[in-house]
Amino acid sequence: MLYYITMEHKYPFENEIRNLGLKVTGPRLKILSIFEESKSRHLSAEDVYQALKTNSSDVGMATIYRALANFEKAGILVKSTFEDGKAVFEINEGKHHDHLICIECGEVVCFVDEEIERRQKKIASKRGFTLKNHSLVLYGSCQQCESKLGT
Amino acid sequence: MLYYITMEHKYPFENEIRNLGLKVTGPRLKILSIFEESKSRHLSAEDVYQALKTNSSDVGMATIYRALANFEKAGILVKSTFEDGKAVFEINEGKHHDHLICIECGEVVCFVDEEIERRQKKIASKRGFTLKNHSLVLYGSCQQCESKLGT
DNA sequence: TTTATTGCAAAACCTTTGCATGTAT
DNA sequence: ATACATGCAAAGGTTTTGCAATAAA
Repeated sequence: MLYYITMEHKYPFENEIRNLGLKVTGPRLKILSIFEESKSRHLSAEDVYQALKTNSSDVGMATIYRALANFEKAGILVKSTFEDGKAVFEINEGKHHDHLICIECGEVVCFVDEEIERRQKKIASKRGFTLKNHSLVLYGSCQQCESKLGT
Repeated sequence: MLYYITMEHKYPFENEIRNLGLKVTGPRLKILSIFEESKSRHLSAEDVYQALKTNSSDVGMATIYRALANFEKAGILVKSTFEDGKAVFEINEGKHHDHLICIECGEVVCFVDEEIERRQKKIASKRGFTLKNHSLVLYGSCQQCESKLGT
């Protein structure tokens, strides 16, 4: 791989990867670039796989799963598991948020509610728990889908 | 199956099953009785399978999954999917609640917070969504596990 | 050169389904 | 008698792993 010699800043995550003590490889750069270029913020392993295939830059599924797991551990990506059992990943922008999902069309909207965050901490500590993490997902139907349903 | 003739009220869910238009069968009664007798409120399909095996009342996994799905659809059980991808079921006591889980020992605590419930509705409607459902799980470590970790 | 990474195929998981057998009604 | 339920084994879908080939450092 010569990218890092000939075009130092083509790949924005190059330094991040290197800082993780991981080698800067084609598959890793490609996977991250999919997240940057994709219209949908939330991608499953399969989504990444298909996007790369479309790009005619095939990467094996095993590599994708391994890369996603690495990037998550390193904090470059954040993983969420929805009720269908599938995991989706998104770029970690540092701001924590939760998700609102349309059960009809799959649209995903992010939100943050400070009051909910506060109350979660309170609930945990009242029960003697040290809160490490949480998962809040709202399921409903978006305006469009709701009106279609009514028809 | 003679239970319903000879011992009408041995199985408390007999009527519920019948009211669903389902046949009152041994496996169905046994599965529900596991939920009643079990110390842990939340059981996975595997948990039920093992409990029945211990009881020397073996029931096939397929039957368990089918029964759990039926009971959920009918509102006798409530299903939750945690981040490990496993689904757990619990008896539906009518009161909605969320879960607080110890990531060390697996302890599950139920809670309800009306303010969080209200804000969820608000968040959804502000974005044009009709809220159907939600999943809130807090992950942390309980007092005991936290102090063990410190050691 | 040395060590990490990839890709493939196989396995691991949890869950669902087809089908012949068995059971409730 | 009839329709429904069961059990087994096979298949589904997602994710993980072993291992030989390959690429980064």
